Amino acid sequence: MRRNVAVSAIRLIRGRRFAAPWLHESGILSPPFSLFFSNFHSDRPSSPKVPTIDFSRIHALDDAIHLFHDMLRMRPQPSVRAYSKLMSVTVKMKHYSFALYMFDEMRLRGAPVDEYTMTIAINCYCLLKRVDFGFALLGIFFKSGYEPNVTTFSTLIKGQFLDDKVADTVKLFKKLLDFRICEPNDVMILTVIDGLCKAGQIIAARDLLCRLERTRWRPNVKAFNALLDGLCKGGLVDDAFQLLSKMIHNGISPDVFTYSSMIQGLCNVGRLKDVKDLLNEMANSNISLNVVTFNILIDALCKDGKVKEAEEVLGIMLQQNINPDIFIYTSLIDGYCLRGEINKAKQVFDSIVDGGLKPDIISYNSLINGYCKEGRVDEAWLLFLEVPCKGLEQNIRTYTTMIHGLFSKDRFNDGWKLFKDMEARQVHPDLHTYSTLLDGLCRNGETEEALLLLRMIEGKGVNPNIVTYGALINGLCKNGKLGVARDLFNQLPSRGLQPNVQIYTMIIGSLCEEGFMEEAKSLLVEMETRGCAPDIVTYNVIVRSLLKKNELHEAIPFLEEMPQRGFSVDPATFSMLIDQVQGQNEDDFLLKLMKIVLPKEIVS
DNA sequence: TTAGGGTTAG
Repeated sequence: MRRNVAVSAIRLIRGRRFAAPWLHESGILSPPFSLFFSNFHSDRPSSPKVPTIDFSRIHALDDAIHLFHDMLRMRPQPSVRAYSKLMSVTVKMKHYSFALYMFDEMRLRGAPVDEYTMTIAINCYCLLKRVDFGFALLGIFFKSGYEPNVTTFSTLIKGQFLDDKVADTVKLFKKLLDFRICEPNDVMILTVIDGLCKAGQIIAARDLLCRLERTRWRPNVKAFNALLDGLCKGGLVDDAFQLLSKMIHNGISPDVFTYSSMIQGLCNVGRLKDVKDLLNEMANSNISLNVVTFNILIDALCKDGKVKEAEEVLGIMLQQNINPDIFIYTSLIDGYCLRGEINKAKQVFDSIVDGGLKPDIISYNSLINGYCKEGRVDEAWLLFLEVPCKGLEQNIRTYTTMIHGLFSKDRFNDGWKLFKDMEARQVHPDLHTYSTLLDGLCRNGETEEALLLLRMIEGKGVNPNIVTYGALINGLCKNGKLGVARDLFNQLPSRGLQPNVQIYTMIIGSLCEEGFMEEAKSLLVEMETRGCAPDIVTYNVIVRSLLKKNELHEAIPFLEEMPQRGFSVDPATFSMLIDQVQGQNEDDFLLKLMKIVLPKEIVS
């Protein structure tokens, strides 16, 4: 019964989603045996000898296909180990459905299979996100007289996590323990802890790890690292610190992975002082930084606009004979782009090849984004066109960045043409793409179309986020549709979203411009009570909106409040102020204004 | 011979 399930599962997969081009036998065109076999020509043909197969010569799917068909024709048959090895080499090349095809053929032709080949097959189903077929294969296990072992179950657990079946996985793990079906080992424990963390169940992972600590299956450093990484990624850095002391207290020495996760977590929340302490701790424990740790530091500095310091860290890394990888180059490119130093970014991009590496699609995307941000859209476009010439494929981010760049220069037709091209190439738009398109429509004054697009996005089951709504609210305000913008703004809580400071600022600015001062003031209070403090932009926008209407006196209370909040008047607001003040004849008023706007030392 | 942590982008 179970066998039938498994066989039909395989047929189903073969017949449907993974229709394979290798289903023909290798014929006269296949390479000679000697390509893969090192001692095929035996001295004594009368006593057939199983040749040694050189798996290191398999570099592509074609090699595996030819070798497999050669192996099937061999007499005597190669060992089950040889077949397992070929399957696992194929899996490493990520050709899961071919590995499954081999397994299927082996069984049909009576080639040997054992628990290893079956576990590899299960792994393939798991990696193809068909853990259900993996479970179905357990039937073949029992039918063949084999018992699934701890590796088989670990594989299935990983498969369930990949398939988002978190609750089922917890049940399975508990069952394995309760019924003593197998002893969990380090890999299984790590798989469960890591899977729970990646599924966002960090507290459950921590509870499990604590419970396991009191058993004979004590988690090792890797399991602790997985949990610690989960805590850091979830922003729970202080809990991670507690866990770190606990593991040290329990005699588990942290390693470079432990510290890398901690440093990443601290960088994410801007606790650079603690990063320094940890780096000292690493030095004291004789734990060297690796290329990833360096990248975390370099990336954090670049994101903070401190590219010079990032270059210094790079220098230390080079002194330690660690070569930069593509991640480090990309961090530096982003860092320079963020500062608007696009030519420096291009220099870093060009130096990737000098480092013996090739730019990947992410480094292209970063540079394309940099050129677009600087308004140098034509240069971005040339890079965009270069991508396929380098054997790479433009992905959703490449397209969205480029479309955004074109829209920002009001090249709406080109942007839409590119969007159509993207769809034709089966690159599927995501929320960022939709937000970009919405923003583009609004910039072009097509707010009706933007609202239609929003409905279409919602209809597709994609949940617009606050950025999407922000683009639309901004567009509506700028196109004089404050009423519609406010309706949308008021609907945000019912859609599970809280307006951010930018959205409040847009609405408040528009209310000021339209003369709804009381409403603007009450929204200003509201945002503060909701824990969304107005910022320097909010105040500048309010002042400018009032100045646009020549309401200088209305603006004064806001101008007076700005220094108290540590905000200054930005250049655009300042020049508007100067224009308005020229018409005033009241000396006292002017002095008052100067006291607000200019630094104290200049006024005195 | 099977299963195993961390880093990149609007």
